Amino acid sequence: MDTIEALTDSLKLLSDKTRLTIMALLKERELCVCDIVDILETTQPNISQHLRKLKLGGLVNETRKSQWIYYSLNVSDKPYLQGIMDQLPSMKEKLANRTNQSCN
Amino acid sequence: MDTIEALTDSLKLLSDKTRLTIMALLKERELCVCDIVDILETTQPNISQHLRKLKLGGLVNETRKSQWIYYSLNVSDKPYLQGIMDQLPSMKEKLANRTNQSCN
DNA sequence: TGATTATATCAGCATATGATTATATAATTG
DNA sequence: CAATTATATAATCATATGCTGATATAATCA
Repeated sequence: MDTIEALTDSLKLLSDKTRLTIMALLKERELCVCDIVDILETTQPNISQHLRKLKLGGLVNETRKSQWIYYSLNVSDKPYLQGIMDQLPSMKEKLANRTNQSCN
Repeated sequence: MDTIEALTDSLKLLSDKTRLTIMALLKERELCVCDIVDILETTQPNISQHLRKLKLGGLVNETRKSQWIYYSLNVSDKPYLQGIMDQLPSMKEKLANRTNQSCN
């Protein structure tokens, strides 16, 4: 696949509000699926499917820790995305103001 | 509009193969619509509509020069896109190997 | 082992998006 | 002014995409 097509594939992954917000959240720290569901106030299948796309696109890693699956950023080998990652706003507040801390 | 939504809007514009190729072409030099139609071998309305989106998104400028409308990059004020713009492959060959030079 | 919790997958739906054909507008030129 | 060339817009269609509800899988724990 040529460079431009590969680039559009990466950019497609980032050009969705939910996925880009997930990337912003993971910039703070690794999170499990239920963390993200809780913070973004959407359904679990929705987040699961977005995470699958990000994983297939090589933008995130997953690690199982007993019953939880933690996702983390995997962008260090994509320097051309650095500018975008840097532009993402801080999600510290979102991570702090959790209502449902059931998931940890 | 919040930062993330603004960012996704920019990224949506770049996450289409035709539009990203147009951006790569314009990185070489400004071009008129018929240049781009000729190089990308698609229809004129198709290119026109992509250019309109890029213009509305503030990624390109247009200038009329008598009957031709020239488009040029307008990304210097978006440093977070620099990494992507740098990643675009050279289009020098595409610009040189024009079959139909009717449009100039 | 049965219940619970965390996550993934599937099917369906509604909307968004890119491409095409047809048509309109605008500038140029004979 | 009529014909031509360059570009834009509109209508339509097919496909892609995101979200939801239902269900499956996997791990934990009583």
